[in-house]
Amino acid sequence: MKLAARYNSKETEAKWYPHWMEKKYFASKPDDREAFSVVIPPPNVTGVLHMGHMLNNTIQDILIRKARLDGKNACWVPGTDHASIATEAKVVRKLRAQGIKKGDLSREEFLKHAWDWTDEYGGKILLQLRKLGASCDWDRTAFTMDDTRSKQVIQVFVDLYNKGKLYRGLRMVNWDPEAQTVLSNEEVIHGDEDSFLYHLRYKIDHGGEESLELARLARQIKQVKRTVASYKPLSNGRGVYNKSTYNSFRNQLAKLEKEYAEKEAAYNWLTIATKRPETIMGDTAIAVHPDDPRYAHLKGKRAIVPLIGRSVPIIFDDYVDMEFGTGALKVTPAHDPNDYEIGLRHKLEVIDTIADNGTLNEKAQIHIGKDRFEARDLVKADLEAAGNLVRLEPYQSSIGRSERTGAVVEPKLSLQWYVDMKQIAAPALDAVMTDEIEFFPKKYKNTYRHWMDNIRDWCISRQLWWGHQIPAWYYNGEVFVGTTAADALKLAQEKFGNQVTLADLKQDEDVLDTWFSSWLWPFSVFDGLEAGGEVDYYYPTSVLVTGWDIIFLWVARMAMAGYEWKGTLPFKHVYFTGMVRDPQGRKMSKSLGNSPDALKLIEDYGADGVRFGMMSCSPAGGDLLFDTKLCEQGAAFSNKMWQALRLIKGWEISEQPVTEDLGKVNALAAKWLDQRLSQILLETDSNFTEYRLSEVTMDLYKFIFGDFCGWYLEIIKPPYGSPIDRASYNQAIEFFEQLMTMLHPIMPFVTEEIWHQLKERKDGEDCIASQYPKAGNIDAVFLKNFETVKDTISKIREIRQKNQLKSYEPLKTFVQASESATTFFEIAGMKELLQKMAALESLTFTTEEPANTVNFISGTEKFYVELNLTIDVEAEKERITKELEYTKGFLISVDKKLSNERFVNNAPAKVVENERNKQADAVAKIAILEESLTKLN
RNA sequence: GAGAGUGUAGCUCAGUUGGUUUAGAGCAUUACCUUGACAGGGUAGGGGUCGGGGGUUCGAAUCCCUCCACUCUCACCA
Repeated sequence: MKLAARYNSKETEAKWYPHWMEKKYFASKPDDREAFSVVIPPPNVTGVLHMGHMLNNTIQDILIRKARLDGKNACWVPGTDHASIATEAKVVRKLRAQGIKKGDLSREEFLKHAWDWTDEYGGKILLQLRKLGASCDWDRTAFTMDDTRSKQVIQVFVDLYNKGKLYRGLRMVNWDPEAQTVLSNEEVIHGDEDSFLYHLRYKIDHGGEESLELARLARQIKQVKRTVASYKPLSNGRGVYNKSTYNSFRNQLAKLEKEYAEKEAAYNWLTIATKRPETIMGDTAIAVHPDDPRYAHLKGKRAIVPLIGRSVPIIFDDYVDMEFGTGALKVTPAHDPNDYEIGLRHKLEVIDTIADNGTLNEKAQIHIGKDRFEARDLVKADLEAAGNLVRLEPYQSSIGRSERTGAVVEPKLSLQWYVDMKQIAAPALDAVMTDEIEFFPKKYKNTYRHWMDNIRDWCISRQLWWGHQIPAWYYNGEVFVGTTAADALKLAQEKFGNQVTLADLKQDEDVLDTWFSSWLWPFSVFDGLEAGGEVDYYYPTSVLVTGWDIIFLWVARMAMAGYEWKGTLPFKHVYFTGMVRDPQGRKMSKSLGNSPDALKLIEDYGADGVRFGMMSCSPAGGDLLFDTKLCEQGAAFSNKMWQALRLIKGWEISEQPVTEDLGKVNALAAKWLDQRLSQILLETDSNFTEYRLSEVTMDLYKFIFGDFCGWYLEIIKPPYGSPIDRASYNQAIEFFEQLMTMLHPIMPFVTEEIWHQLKERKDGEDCIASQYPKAGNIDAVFLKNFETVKDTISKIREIRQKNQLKSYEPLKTFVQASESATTFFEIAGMKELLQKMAALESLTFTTEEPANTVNFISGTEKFYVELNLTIDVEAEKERITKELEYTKGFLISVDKKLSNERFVNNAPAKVVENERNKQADAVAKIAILEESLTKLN
């Protein structure tokens, strides 16, 4: 069978995924092997695959495939979450486009639409993951709102409530007026935005009491005014008119009027600064600092809220910052968390002037029904007209927006359900601090601890319909929590008697936060809230792979849930991936349009190419600057391996050893590659342990490209038109096979294809189900010798290039006779290998310097290359001098160490010995170089 | 404001408890080669006083101090 000239990723990928599925390689059932389980971070059920998913899931697939090759029982559970806010928003938008308002529908009708939507778009993302090669156990696909998961969510709520770790409370919450629901702190994104600080003056209410000083000034002004008037020139032009006297009275009057204005302002007005003038209608106090001398005289006074004329107390509270703004603060307890606290301290009235949809309500008295931002402009204009707007100061401040809808979050006072986090956080914190749960990279431990130390209660109710409806029923002002309405009824009857019926109970309208389902994921996917069954085998899961951006939203909460219900950790390792960024380091975003289409990438470069591209630039936990060029490199790599396959498969095989020399060369090459393979396996092993996957990827890339294709195959490649012996051929196939298994986790498709092309395979023999090779012993001396011969080959090639000789033109070479040279070339096949790879006509031992040669040193051996052209003596001298200088400098640094007694005494013997070897080598090398130089002179 | 992290070649990054050459890789770049697996190739080369300064040590990219630059997280003063 003839192999295609180029590797075709599309054909291959279309072939192998269905094959793996058919063979059920992804499916896992508990058995006596060690379990390796991973749960997918559930994407939104209606989401589409983006770069973040690709990175995250490629990593999980690599870990799962590696575990499978290591003989573990690998189980990767896929699934999606219902994404309460996002999905409901999408459904509402779709209905609106059809002219249907959510408010016109019953809860049941709306949910019907939502499920239709979910069925239509749901799970698309999971199909896209298959394109990437994700080897999930699809039979286990879970959804946060399916029956199994829902049952556990409800049970957990009831359990927490009964344990007193869940409560309903009135709090200032983050309200999203667009989605019309509350958000947890973690769902609010803060960012600096330009706005204004409005300086507004409030009239002070003195309760009719007059200022004596002002009254005195007023009288004075009146008097002076009269005087000024009397000094007016007479109309007939003959009256008394002393200009200088007149002017002095005029000045006096101006001064008095100014003084009056100032005193009057200070006495009658108080200026505050605010970002939100539209909330003044909810003001119930003005606060100043108790130690502020500017306002000390206002004790016990009241102020009048502009536009609506409400009289509010002027209060004194430490919270106020004297330095900021005017040092006076309007207090609006309904619309600011800090103001609410002040309100509690001073028993202030709470006047909520903003409706759930962000418009002003009737309590605002003015501009009712106008949106809060429109109202801001209207109120500003009103204040300006009324003379209350003193100044407008440009100001940058942090604004919180909803993560899902982008709407500016409105602080709002409301009754919500909370999890008492302090009661459940402790074991989850300890686990991470003691590395029972290990974070990769470690630095996230700090972030985690900081959040856990300052943990706040978790608001879990959402004013939505799409989600798990809260299992709480109300009757007669009391709440009854149970898994079913019947349970709740029983509780109600215990309290109020049997006359209470199901119809009397009213279930809480709200649903639970989506994260309240996902925090159970590591065991809920195994239906494992209760012990027994599969959960005992798969839980705790082996590793969680996720982005650091959801460390609080998800990771920390899963840890808490794990300890709360399973009594132990949910995962042993957490590997945090970085964010995918564009080559300029910017976040991928829809608005920037810098996010490549994930499926298009797979289309263009193949899943293997994309996987390689993502992994090669993905430092453990660091952000990755994604460039499609890397995928190109991945695709090229697939082709490179394909070409190597074509090479080997193109060889004619001889059942007889071809020549003795070639047999020795091939055996030597095989021994070397085997040793190198062991080295790579050891490195790869430790890199996998530390999740340094980009290093695993690059090590294999370099090894296959360089050592395998560049050296090994070139060495064993038979001369043009000649066959290769059977043993060497089989050996090459075996190496190739091992390499495919090693690379399989990273590039599953191309490796599976080549693995099958290498040999005839029986049914059930597949790369995905093969065994990961194990490292053998490493002979360091041998490897060093092989490096020397490679170095010699390179140096001869360099000489060819410098002297413009063809790479295949045979050269006569000599090696300086020495004991070490003899030993070196006694290694079977070494001489023949050198001759073949450097295209030598001859290699002869010599004691004299042969005529017409240039020389070089490799290791400690001196080589001569005969050139049939005049040697540029000056150039040679320069080259040797340069090398001599370097070696001398090197020797000096080594000598320095060795002549230092403290080094010799304190450093480990191994280090000292190594330095002595370096010294000896350098001395020998210098001698050789100097000799050459002398001869040239 | 509090905390954390980063700074090594043109770019992206390794450098695994301080000692394997006077610091490595990939990409990019330069020169040359290339009818025989592969131009998505081969061979060879150039390129870094490891952010600056100081200290500890026989020895520092690595540990400590300090300064500079950038990034992130949390909390926010109206």
